[in-house]
Amino acid sequence: MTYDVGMTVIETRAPLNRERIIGAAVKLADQHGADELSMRKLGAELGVEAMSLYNHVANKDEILDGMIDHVFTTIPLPDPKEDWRVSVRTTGLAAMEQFTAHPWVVSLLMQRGNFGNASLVFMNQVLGILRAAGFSDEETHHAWQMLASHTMGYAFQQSSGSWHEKDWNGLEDQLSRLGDRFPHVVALAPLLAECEFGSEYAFGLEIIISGLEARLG
Amino acid sequence: MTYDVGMTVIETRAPLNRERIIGAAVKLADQHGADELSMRKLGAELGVEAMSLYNHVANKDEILDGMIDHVFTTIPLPDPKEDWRVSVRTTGLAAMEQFTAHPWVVSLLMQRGNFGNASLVFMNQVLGILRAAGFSDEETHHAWQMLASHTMGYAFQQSSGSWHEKDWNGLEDQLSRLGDRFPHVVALAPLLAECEFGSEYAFGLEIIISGLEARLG
DNA sequence: ACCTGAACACCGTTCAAGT
DNA sequence: ACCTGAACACCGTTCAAGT
Repeated sequence: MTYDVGMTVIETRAPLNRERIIGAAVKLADQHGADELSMRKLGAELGVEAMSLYNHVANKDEILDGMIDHVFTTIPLPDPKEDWRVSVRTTGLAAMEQFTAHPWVVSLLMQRGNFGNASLVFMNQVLGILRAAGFSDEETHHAWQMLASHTMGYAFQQSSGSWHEKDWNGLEDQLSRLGDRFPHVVALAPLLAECEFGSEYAFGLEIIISGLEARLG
Repeated sequence: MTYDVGMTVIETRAPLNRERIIGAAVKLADQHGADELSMRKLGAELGVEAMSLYNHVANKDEILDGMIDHVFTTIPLPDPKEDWRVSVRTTGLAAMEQFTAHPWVVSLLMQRGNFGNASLVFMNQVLGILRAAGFSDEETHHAWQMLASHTMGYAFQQSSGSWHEKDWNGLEDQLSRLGDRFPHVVALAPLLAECEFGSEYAFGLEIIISGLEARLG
């Protein structure tokens, strides 16, 4: 923050700490992608040399884990008093929303796993709701695995796809050149390019919820 | 190969080319993971300096794309004469098998996208089968998106999970310490740790196939 | 207690030089 | 035509030195 005191401007850097470092890392990743995140750039963002970060954080991996935890903290937990179908639907959509807002979190999860505190809190809550709904432990396991896969899968496709990116144009050229070899891909390319991943995800979520429901009871 | 000619051993290196480079890269990634793959190590594997690789390949990205293509080439294409449910099931399982055998391909797909020749051939074949089964273009799009998400999601979880890894022990300690905070996670941890991703995947695949079938006709 | 500069062992990639 | 060594601009991380 800066205070304007008379004619001089006194620059008062907030003291460096773990929280500020991870916040800045999230901001940088949101802006430029996780690949662009380096200790040197992160230091520069915080007005400090890269080496100073090591006073507050063991290494880069701790920062990455902190970023994952930060995102999971922002996903609202499902309400156990709701019907399980509502809880699962609401929570799935909320999770997808965060994965969309922070696309880098998907690849980070793959690199690092997701056993931070916030993701365990989240997982525990969802598992509790499924068990309370009457699913056996095996069924709960199946349901979790399937819901997680569907969610991660869509998030994955959303962040990996270049169907809806700039290089789509180059791809379109490529496809029309190879139209006779890939007629079905060419026919569906517009749908793939313009698709709303959010509603696509919701569509699949309903199929899964129905399928799980049928196996319950 | 080495020929033993009398008292001297003549070492005849096969000439370097794109195919040999990508083959060696796949081998290295299978053994040590994609993170360990560097131009210098790949060169060493081929008995050559890293810089030689650039005579046969534009850059590292071309190698990575080639590795993805290599894996997709090994997935058997579904037979259009089969019932679509059989085709989808068989192909999904075959794809999962390859993603399991080459876990690095999932993160590579996320980094690089998957619009190589082999993956377009694969995608085109699956889309054709869905359309021939009577799905509209919109429904085919939904179905593809959902099947791809489910498959990538399971592959993702399989390669990201440390539930079934060595560090599971450390996690178990952590969980039992925090057992009162995460009772549902602790209760299901054994199931998560010992689960067979293959059969988990198959379980979800059946739910999806049934769900799609219900929306057909 | 916190920050820094120099250094180390790695990257991908370029380029002039070798054969 | 293919391979090489030296070099460049980057990494994450260590460590002794500064305040």
